[in-house]
Amino acid sequence: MTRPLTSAERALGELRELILGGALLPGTRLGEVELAERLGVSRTPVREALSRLAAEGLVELVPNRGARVATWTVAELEGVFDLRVSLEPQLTAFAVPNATDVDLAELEELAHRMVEVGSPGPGQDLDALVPLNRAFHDRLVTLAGHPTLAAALAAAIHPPIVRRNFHTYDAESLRRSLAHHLEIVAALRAGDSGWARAVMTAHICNARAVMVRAATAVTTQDPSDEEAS
Amino acid sequence: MTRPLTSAERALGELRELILGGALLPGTRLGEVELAERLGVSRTPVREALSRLAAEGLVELVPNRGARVATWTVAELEGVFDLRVSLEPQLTAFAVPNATDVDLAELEELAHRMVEVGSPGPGQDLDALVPLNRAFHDRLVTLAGHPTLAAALAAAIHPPIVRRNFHTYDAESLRRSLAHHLEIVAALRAGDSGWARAVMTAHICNARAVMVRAATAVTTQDPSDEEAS
DNA sequence: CCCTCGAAGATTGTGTGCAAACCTAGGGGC
DNA sequence: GCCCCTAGGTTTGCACACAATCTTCGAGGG
Repeated sequence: MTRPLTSAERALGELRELILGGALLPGTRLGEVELAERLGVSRTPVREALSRLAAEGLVELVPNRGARVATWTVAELEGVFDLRVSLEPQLTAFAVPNATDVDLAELEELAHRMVEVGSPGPGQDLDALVPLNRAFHDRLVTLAGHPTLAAALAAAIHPPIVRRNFHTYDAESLRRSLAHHLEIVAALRAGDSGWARAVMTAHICNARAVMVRAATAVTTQDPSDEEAS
Repeated sequence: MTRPLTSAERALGELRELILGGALLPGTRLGEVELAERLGVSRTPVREALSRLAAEGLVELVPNRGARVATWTVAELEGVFDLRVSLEPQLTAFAVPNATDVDLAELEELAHRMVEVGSPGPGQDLDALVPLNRAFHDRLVTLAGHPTLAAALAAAIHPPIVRRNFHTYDAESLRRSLAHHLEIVAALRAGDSGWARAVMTAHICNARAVMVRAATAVTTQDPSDEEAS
């Protein structure tokens, strides 16, 4: 029973998808008329959408000079991981008492499928990991039943999510990451919130090491212009 | 050398001040034309300001039904304190290695003045505590040098900040709170991040106990209409 | 007496026009 | 040759007007 969305909401959703989906790279200029034509609406709802995306941190908005897709430095990326280390283990701990058998089975299913498509060999599909990983973490966050913490986490994670593919993982780190998911399920099953918290902390630190390494490599090797047509 | 602000920015700032200052109580309806006249601009910049305030969590925005000053339930208030417990002790720990003698002296000065104006007696002035307390915590957050964590904290704290007065503190809790500030300075001076983190955690838990008690008292005793002229 | 339906008023959503600010290219001065 | 300044085009900021939606209030039927 979904009420028909307003134009501004559609523009907001579409733009968010374009940015998060990688169709619009960081630094890309976002002209109002161009977006308006692309989305089939006037400039007004586009402006509203850009305002909101700016508040979300997905675009940078400079008065009289327009909008660009947000960029971030390596320091900011590390900052986001500090934040995740502060929040996600806590959320995981909150999830422990709430996990039903059904939840555990589905989380385990997700973790197993990630191992299947993530293990080296002919069936490896790193792109298929992204939605599975997202589903796993979302499920965990939902299970925590803590909207405020979840919102704070989502707000901070959104911007750099563009980079969230698994091609930057080396074999060792990837194996660790996949094992963490299974271990988190085990900790949930055991009802051990301390264990769950610890594994999640390790999981994020592992990801941080991978991402920071990849980011520094990119920014030091490839100082190319950040423009897209 | 401040570039002249746009109308939307002025509207944003003024509205934020009105809400945070308590001139507009939670639940107050925010008509676009009314605000436009009050601020001397047209509806367009007002709409943009409302959009941003909604993203900040200060106003609630329902399509086709307008904006109201954000309200929050006791559960949400507790959620905010969970978030503070996750972030502020960490920020305090980050501040430890960065604190210079000057910083320590100024923090101690603030803490002492809070004890002076906060102690029972003829000189007690609970309203004077608010800016001092804010200065103390801001100083600490700045010292941590971690914009991402600070932004996450600020975003979550903003909404319920309206309630941040010290009249709801009982004598015992107030004394604890003031002592915590001094103890945090001591921990910083000792360079003991674990100590600093622990005291900050206690500080926030103490505040949570006070606020939650006050909020439940209000909502259970006084189910009055949430309207303001 | 209560519920449902409908119309008038009020409020928000969106398109459009104009003024101001910004970016770029070209010419003149040092 | 380099820098500054100016003129043109482009883009954003804001106001206003109209369309769509919601709210309110009253009349009619059960």
